[in-house]
Amino acid sequence: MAYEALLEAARHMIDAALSGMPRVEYVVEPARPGFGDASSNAAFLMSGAMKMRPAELAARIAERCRPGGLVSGVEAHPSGYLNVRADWDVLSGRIMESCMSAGYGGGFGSRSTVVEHTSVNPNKALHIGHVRNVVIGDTISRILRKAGDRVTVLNYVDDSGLQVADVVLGFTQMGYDTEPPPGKKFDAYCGDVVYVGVTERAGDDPGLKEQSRKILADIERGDTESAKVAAEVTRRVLADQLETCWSLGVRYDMLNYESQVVRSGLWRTAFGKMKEMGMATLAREGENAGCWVIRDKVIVRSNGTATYMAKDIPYAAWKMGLVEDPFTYREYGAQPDGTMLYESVLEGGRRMEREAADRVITVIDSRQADLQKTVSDIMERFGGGEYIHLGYEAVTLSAATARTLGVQTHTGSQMSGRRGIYVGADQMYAKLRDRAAEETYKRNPDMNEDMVDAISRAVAVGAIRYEMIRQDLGRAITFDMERSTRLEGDTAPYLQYSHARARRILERAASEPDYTGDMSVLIQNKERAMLRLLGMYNIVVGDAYRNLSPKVVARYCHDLAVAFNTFYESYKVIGAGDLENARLCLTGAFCSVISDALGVLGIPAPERM
RNA sequence: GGGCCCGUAGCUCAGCAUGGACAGAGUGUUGGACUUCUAAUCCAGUGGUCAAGGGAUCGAAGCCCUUCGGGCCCGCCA
Repeated sequence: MAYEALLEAARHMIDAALSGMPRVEYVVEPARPGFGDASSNAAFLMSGAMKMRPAELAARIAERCRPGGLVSGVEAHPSGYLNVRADWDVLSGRIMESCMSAGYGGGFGSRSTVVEHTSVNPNKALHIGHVRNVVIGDTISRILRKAGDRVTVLNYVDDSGLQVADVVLGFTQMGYDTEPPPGKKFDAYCGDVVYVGVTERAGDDPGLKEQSRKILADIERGDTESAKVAAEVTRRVLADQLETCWSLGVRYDMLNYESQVVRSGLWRTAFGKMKEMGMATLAREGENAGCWVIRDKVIVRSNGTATYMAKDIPYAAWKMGLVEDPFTYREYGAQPDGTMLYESVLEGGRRMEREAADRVITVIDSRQADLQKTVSDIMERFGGGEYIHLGYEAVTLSAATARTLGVQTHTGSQMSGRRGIYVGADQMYAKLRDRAAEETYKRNPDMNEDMVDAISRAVAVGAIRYEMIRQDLGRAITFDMERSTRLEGDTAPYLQYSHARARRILERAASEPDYTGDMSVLIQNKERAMLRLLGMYNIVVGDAYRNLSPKVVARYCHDLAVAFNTFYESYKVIGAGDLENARLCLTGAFCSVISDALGVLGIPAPERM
C-alpha cells in the first residue's frame, strides 16, 4: 500500500492547489528515476484552458502546493512536470511495514473466475508450444488468486476427436504395441510413434482415413469397442501429460472430458437454445445445404454429427454456469502441491455446488481467435458473466533449432506434432535440469545430491516458465534451443540467484532483522530505489490483474532483482554498524517480496544456488 | 477477397491502453572488478532515420489514415 499512499497524498495536495482552476483528469504516477518520487502531468493538461505554457503553469501550481504527510516537497520541472518528493523518514518505515504484512500485493479482487488452459489432445506428449499455453494459464490463475479472486482451473480433455481416432486406429488395426519401448513415456510413444506413423500412412490411403472416421463415430456413440480403447489410451496419455505439467509447478482443480459433454445432453440444450433464439439456422441450399450453421460456420454436419465448435459451445455455457449441471464429480488424485484434482463424470460421482462465474477465461492461441469470437458472441447472447478468450501468439522454432530436428529451413518453422517436428517439454526440462545441476555442483562441490537436485529442478522450472511469459502475449516466441538454455542475463536463474544471495546475508547475520527499527537511515539512492520498487508491488499486481498480463510481473521481478544486485555490489550489510539493521530489513523485505512475486509466476525461489 | 498479430540497437525484447522530461533492458562486442555477505554477479564503453509516408496536436515510438515487410486465421479438421 505504501507507494499508493504517497501517490494519493500527492494527488490530494495537487487537487487542493488546483482549486478554482479548470478540472482535468490528470495522473500522478511513480516518477522515473532521477525525477523525484512521483510525477504529475497536470500542468500539461491544463495549459490549453489556462492559456499558459506548461512550465509556467507547473511553477504556479507548485507554489500553491502545501506539502505535508508523506509528501515533503514539490518542484516544477522546466519540462512542465510536477515532481513530488516523498518524506522518506516516514515512507521507508511504511514500505517496510507493508512488505512484511501478510498478503502484501493482493487482496483487492473478489470475482469468481474460471480459467481453462492446457487442453491438449490426449494422444501425444506436450511440446514447448503447449507449454506456453500451460504456463500462461497457470500464471494467470495465480495472478487472479493473488489478487483475491476465487479461481477454478479447468483442463478440457478432448478425448473424442479425430486425433484420438487416429491412434485408436493404430492400436486396434495397424498392430502397434500398447506398451511403449523401455524408457519412453506412453504419451511420447503414442504421439511420436503411433500418431506420426498412422498419419504418415493414412496420408495416401483413403481407406485408412475412412476407417479413422468410422472410429470417430464409434467413439462418439460411446458403447463401442473403439470407445473403450479410446478411453484407455486417452487416460494413460493424460496421466503422463499431467506429470509434465505438475513438474512445471502447474495445478488444476478439475478435468472435463469432451466425450462427456457430447453424451451429457448439454449439446441438445445449447443447440435448442440457439435455434430458439434464431442464432442457429438450417441451410437449405448452397454449399452448406443440410447443415445447421451460425454465421456461415457449420455446427452440425449434414450427416447429423456435431463439429468442433458445436462441442465448444455447450462446454462454454457449462463453464459460465448458464446450463443445468449434468455432471457429478469424483477425485482424480492428489497433486504435488497437496491439493485434490477432481474430474467430472456422468454417473457415480458426487454432486457439487457450483458458483456461477463472473467471468470465464479460456486460454487458447490466437489462431483460434475467430472461433472464440463466435463462442464469445453466443455466450453474450445467452447472458451471464463475461467470456474472455485470452489469446497469445504461438511458439515457432528458430531456423537453427528446426535444422537440428531435420527440417530444411532458413526462416524457422512451425511445430507439428503430426509430423513429429517439435521440441518436447520433458526433453527441454531434462536438458535445463542437467545444465542447472552442473552449474550448481560447480559452485557447491560439497552439497548433497538431493539439494542439488531440488535446486536444479527449481532453476529448470523457472527458466522455462520465465521464457514463456516474459514477453507480450501478442508476440510470437521463436524458440531457440541455444538461447533458451541460457542461465544468465534476463532469465529466471538471475532472479532466483538474487534471492539466494539475499537469503545468504540473512542466514549469516548475527541477528534477525528488526522490522520495527528505524528505516530513515536508508538514504542512499540504491537503497531508495529498492524501497521504491518494493512499495510498488501491489500496483504491479493490480496492473497484471487488470490487463491479464503475466509479463508485467516478470518485468517487475527483473527490475527488483537488478535493484538488489546493484545494492549488493555497492554496500555491506553485515558489519554496516548503525546501518546494519535497516539494511538487513531491506534485504529481508526484498526476499519476501521477490519470492512472493516469483510465486505468482510459479517460479520457485531456492534458498541457495 | 475479408480479418488478427508483429515491425524499436547486430540479435531477443520493454515502453504504446491513459501522447509530454534524455527512447530503456538483456544479449553481442571492447575494457575493468573476486584475500570482503555466492562473479548464475557488478561497473564502464559500444550500439537507434522507433518499417515508410501523411494527418490531427503546442508536443508522437505511442493516436488516425495509407503503404511496405514478416507471421497467422477464414474447412461438413480439431
